[in-house]
Amino acid sequence: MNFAIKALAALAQETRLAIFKLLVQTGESGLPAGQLAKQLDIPNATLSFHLKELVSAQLVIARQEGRFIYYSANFSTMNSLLGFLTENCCAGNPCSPVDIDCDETRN
Amino acid sequence: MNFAIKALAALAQETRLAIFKLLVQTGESGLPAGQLAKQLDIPNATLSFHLKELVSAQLVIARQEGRFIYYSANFSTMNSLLGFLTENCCAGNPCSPVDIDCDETRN
DNA sequence: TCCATATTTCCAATATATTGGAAATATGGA
DNA sequence: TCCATATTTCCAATATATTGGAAATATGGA
Repeated sequence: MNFAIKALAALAQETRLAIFKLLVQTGESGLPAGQLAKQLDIPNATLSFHLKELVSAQLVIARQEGRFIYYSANFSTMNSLLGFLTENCCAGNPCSPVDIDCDETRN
Repeated sequence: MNFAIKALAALAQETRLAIFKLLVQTGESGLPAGQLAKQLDIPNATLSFHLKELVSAQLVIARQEGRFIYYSANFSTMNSLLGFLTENCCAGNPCSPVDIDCDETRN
């Protein structure tokens, strides 16, 4: 299956989008599953299910560290997704500027 | 519901992504439902169902023209979606450049 | 008004996704 | 080895999405 469809489907769900958002804000280091469950108030089993989806879509990376499993956002996939969508938005015709400035601070 | 979740869900489906892609390539003028059905080889009822999803997600605009209903991509929503995803990708931390250049020709 | 064509709605069958409790598994430390 | 803790897997209930044929609706032209 198209990687983009998988990624879009992974993000098109409230709980998973919240997980991903939090992981993006957290940065490279990521968070252990328990932390995610606590901060987002999601039952363990449910969180585990959604994390599996995100990992399978390659939007999230899991790494074991002792008894904990740390999850972190995979920025590379996210950028590929943005690239894909941009092509599908702009391909063949002008489209208004998207205004991306990752280096600037946002409020 | 969050507009982004709706838009992501709308695009996270093979048939709908194909419809949207074709409409983007077609540009402002759009295509009548019959044309879409023929070009993508989708049964009328199925196409109608997916178009409804896309319109409801505001990714596609419908306009009646005589006996035909023309469907066209809504670039404005698509750009909002890209903006939303970019924020959620970059928010609070550096992320690699997304390389968007809508004005350039792509192959 | 009547017909042909475009498109949608209805509907029922089917497939896929989501939820969360309980049990299973894995790990580090004592 | 044994225990406590972290996390996943299992599973069954439930909700949502997808499919496409047939019938319904809408429109322009004769």
